[in-house]
Amino acid sequence: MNRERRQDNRKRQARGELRIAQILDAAATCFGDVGFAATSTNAIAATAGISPGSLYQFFANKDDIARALAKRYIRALEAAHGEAFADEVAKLPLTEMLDRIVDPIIAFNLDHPGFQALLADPGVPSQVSEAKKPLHAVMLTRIDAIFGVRAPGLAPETRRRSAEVAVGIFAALLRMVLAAGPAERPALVAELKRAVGGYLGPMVGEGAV
Amino acid sequence: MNRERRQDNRKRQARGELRIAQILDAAATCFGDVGFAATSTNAIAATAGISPGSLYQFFANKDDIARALAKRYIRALEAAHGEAFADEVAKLPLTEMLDRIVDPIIAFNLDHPGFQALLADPGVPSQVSEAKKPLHAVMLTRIDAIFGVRAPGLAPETRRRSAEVAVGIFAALLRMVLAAGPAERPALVAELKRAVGGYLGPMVGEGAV
Amino acid sequence: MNRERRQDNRKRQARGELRIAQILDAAATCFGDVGFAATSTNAIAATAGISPGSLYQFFANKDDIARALAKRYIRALEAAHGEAFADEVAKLPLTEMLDRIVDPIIAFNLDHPGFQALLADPGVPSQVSEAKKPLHAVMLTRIDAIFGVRAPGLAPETRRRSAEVAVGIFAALLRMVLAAGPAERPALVAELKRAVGGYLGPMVGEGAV
Amino acid sequence: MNRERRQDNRKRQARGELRIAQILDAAATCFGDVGFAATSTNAIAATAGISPGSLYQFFANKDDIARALAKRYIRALEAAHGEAFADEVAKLPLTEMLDRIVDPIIAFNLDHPGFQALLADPGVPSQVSEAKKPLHAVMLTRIDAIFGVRAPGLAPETRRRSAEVAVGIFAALLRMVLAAGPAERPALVAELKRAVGGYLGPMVGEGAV
DNA sequence: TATGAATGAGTGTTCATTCAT
DNA sequence: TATGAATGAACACTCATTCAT
Repeated sequence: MNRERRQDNRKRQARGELRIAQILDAAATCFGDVGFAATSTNAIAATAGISPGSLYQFFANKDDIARALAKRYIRALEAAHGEAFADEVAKLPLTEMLDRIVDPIIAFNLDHPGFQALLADPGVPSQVSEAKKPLHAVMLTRIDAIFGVRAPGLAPETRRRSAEVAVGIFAALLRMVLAAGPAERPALVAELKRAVGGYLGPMVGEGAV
Repeated sequence: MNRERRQDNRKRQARGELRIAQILDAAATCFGDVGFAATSTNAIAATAGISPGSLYQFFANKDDIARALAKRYIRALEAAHGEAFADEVAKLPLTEMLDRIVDPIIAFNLDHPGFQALLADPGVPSQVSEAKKPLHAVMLTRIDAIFGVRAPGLAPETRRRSAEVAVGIFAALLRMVLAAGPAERPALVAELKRAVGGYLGPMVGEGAV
Repeated sequence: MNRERRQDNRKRQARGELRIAQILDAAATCFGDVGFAATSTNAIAATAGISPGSLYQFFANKDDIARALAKRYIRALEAAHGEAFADEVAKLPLTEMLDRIVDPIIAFNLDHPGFQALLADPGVPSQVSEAKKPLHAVMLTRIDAIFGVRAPGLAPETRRRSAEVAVGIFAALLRMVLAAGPAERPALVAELKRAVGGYLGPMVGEGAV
Repeated sequence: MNRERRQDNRKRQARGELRIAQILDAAATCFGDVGFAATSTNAIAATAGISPGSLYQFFANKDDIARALAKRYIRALEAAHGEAFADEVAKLPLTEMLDRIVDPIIAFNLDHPGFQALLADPGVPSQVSEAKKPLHAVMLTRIDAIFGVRAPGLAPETRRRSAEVAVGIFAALLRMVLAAGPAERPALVAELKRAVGGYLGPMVGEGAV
């Protein structure tokens, strides 16, 4: 009986994980379609094929869903493209580095439609979902790591601010890229790289490190 | 009596104009505080100190308010800083040009809190208020004019795309600037200029034209 | 000065009459277009080319306008087609009598689009505008007069009830006639006559009196 | 557990059905009291003893409620008095036929106060709720069936028009009957039959078929 | 655990009427 | 007399969340 219960637990947990995954998938779809604010929890439930009440068995509220989704994105990002941010990459010539960093993220976003919706938009100061912070923080950290490798002399304050700015530019242009049709996408991605490269270049140098 | 009536009309019209101004001020405040979507018409009315119904004496709907506010911003911008976009300015060395263009817009935004809320955000493609287009268009036109002076050889398609990207960068960083406290603002403005300059530089050259 | 004032009064009154006519015309148009309930007082004012406030200089409320319009219709009906209800007509053979009565009313309605909107609809018991009663009463009286000539022996109660029913039939079919396109109208008018004639015939006889 | 859940579902569904019935009852009451247009969804909710939001758990909008109510009426009518429209009835002498058809409908209407409110009123052409069409269509079909049995030679166009007219007469007088107090009702019902009979008689004959 | 019914304050908007001028 | 701004309750409908089962 002991074993049975443990098995039950495992099954239940497995079922729970499944449900959670289901919900997060649904949320990602909705967020990607209409953004976080315009997505209703009922829409998420419907997309997930469950009842609104069930949502709240796993998540305390709408924000909680976003938070979990962000966490999942962070994990997925680290798992799939973590190496892209290894020191080795940070040492490449700037344009090469950007290729190695940007291309996978674009690809990831095309696969994971909700990502950009969970990136903090700079304006709209107050009342913006708490949930947008972690993803933003990850992006920040990554840029910061690059500074650590390529411009270790930068004052911490400057470094932080520049990272914020770089993330801001990246987030804005990422959205443009994703909003664009597939035909215009490559050209926009190139511009994105030029923009980020143009901003970072003077600080981190163009060449290999 | 004829004169009296004319006076009456003028007075009433003046009162109307005043109310409209009042409402637009209130809208600007609200939009600046929480953004366009999260601003309720009742909130605008309350902020303006009038009843919900009175709003609709002057505006057909929420979008109409935004549209009118955008128009007002466009006029104010042209009135106050029109010269900033004269050819003469476009011919200055890049950093000087940016100073002449960016600083007044920042100042304008500090004075007019709703401005950035009426700048189209790139993502969230559909369902975005029509009202956000004109302000975006004005910004685009301005960048385009600079390209016309400094990089007339650019292919039209490239030119349009680059203008869009430049506006996107500018809008994102503008929001960061406005969200920041007064202490950090100057540094952020400098970064904004560096970012836009870094993007435009390769296309329009650093020196005077 | 005495005379002047009297003249002033007359002028003013004339102007007032004009305004009233204007308003009633506008109301007739609106009522004819969308019915009494769906017509807003603002719409009437706009159609009349005056301000909402001015409406209330002449009419206490929406119902009052309907009441006045009904009165006007009654006068116009009496003026234009009063003879149709003379005893002479009532004495004609039934079908002839109906031609003489119905055709002018149809014509009148085509000219005066609001008429049928001010005819009481039987159902929707409570809260129906008081204003719909007078027109209804006039119609009643007319049918009653016919009974007086052609079926003087009818018990008063029966007579009243039958008149109500006849008006009910007429009102319903009148609306169908007016709602129909011009092509189908004549056939519908014929049916209207057949229906009313079919109902009245047994009571008033088919032949001349 | 499987069985339990099935039971749960059944219970819940039963509760849902109950609520739907409750809401439709409330709507019928309100429609009967003040008509469709003048009935507010909040009034329906209040009459049903539920919150405004709950309405929309079961119905997409106000029209949807009317539609469902109309459907219910059609089903109830068919269930309870379907035989009234059997061929057999259509073949009876006219007055008998009318008794067999009209009396049950009157009874039905006294039981179901909203019915007549969902019968299309001829005038007020546009903007009338879609929901009023089905009930009207059912009435039309029934009259049409009678024509099919008793006057099969009628030209289709004439047949349709005559059916429309008959329904128009019936609807108008039905409302009068329902609006009348119980004392006057029988006499009015008799008049209704006389009116419809008087209209149909010449087309379908007075005797048995 | 899962359901879906229930909630109720909130949304943008309308409208008959009043009011200051 | 005429204006048009002002009102505020009402409308149809939404949505994050809770509750009974």
